[in-house]
Amino acid sequence: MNDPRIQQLNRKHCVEGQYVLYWMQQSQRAEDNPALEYAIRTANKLGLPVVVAFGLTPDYPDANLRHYTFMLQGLRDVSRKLARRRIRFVVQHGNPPEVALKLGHNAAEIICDRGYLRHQRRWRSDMAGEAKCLVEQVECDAIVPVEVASNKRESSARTFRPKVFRLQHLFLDRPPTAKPKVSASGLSLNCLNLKDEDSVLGVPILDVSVKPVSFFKGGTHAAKARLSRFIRSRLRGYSENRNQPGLDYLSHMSPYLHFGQISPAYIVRKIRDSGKGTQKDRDSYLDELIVRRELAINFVHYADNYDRFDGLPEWAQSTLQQHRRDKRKKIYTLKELEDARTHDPYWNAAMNEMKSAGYMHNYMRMYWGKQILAWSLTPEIAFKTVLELNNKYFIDGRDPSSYANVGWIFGLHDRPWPKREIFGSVRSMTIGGLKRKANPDAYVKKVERLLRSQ
DNA sequence: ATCGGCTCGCGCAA
DNA sequence: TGCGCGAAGCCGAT
Repeated sequence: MNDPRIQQLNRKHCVEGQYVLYWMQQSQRAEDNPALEYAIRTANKLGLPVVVAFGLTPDYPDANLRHYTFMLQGLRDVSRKLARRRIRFVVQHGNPPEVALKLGHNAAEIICDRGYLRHQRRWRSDMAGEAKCLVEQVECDAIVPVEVASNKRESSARTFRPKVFRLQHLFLDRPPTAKPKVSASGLSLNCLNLKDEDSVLGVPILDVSVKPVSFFKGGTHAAKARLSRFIRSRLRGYSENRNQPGLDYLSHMSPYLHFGQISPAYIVRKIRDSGKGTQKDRDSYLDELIVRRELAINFVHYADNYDRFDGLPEWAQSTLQQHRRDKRKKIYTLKELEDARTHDPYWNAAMNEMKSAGYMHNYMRMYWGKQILAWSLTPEIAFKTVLELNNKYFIDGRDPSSYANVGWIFGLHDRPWPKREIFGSVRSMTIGGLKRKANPDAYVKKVERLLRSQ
């Protein structure tokens, strides 16, 4: 049986080479990584060593020092873990597909992992087109490979849920580990010294406008520790409390998932087998991890314009257009928003949490975005503002989930609701609703504590 | 505190 | 063709 997670990206063959190359880019982890284990098995079959390579580009779209610092912490974990397994790891500065091609020049075969955003797809197809040897891609990011789950853009979680739920069981097992049979120690390959932060990140064009955060430490080790803590103390009551922004019923897995530092299948197994919380708690968490996360992947995969206003559903675009001239009570500039200087203390707290933690409580993300729609001159400007702030400050920004979450503010994967000013039939959220359903004053206190501790 | 109405497109049953 | 239903909506009536 062919594994649908493995795809050939070109029609070339294995060639004479010194090693099998695993070009690691999206899934930055040395365990629970199907591409890595597949590369080792392939190398063993060919009687060759395996080399793992990572291309570090200083101008990754929308990335700044906050993201790079988190990523570097994770790469150090990868480096340690691979060294313990006696697998060669090479990190080089450069455009990732070019790094892969350069190292791939001496490879018998290239294996890569999978990413869904426009540039990630282009990187892989460019590389596969130019490589002299066979290139195979292994799904390590989605649990159910995107085209196996559905062959089209899904309109909502309701239509996607049964499809992904039916198939997930086929893809949840831990990938069998393999031991490399041939050592790569004789190969002479340049590698950045990951311990030397200045030489790795001190590249002039790297955007240093946003500071690293202390709230999150990157890497597989930190991710697993955080997950255990969540399961131990916050899974029970999750379903009831997750929309209370003053509380901390969150797993905080999304930054780690964004960089591939933890495997989604690993999280599913841990939650499922934990015996903690009620069935409802576990189901509600897994619905977010599996259905919502993979619906976002479905969206960016099938909608070429996933990062634009015209990628929204027709009904949402037209209702927002019909209300584009509605009177706004307030209109804030990007600068005023970014400085958290609005009349709304709850909104300001959310903006401050975003800036200093690199994170925002899920419920507040919705409220925060809906208010930007209400306070912008046009829905298109609001869309740009929400996306820009999202990608600049969130460690988990620039992810398929970011684009789906931003879209949701403007009606994506949602249904119409009674017409209101500005929003039309897009779902609105108000300060009254926030006070009614949540305890925003507790949230403001939480953020104040966070700011003091910085 | 809880309930119904608001509104559109999808997928399924008929 | 009809019908039920949907990630966290709002508001006003009871």
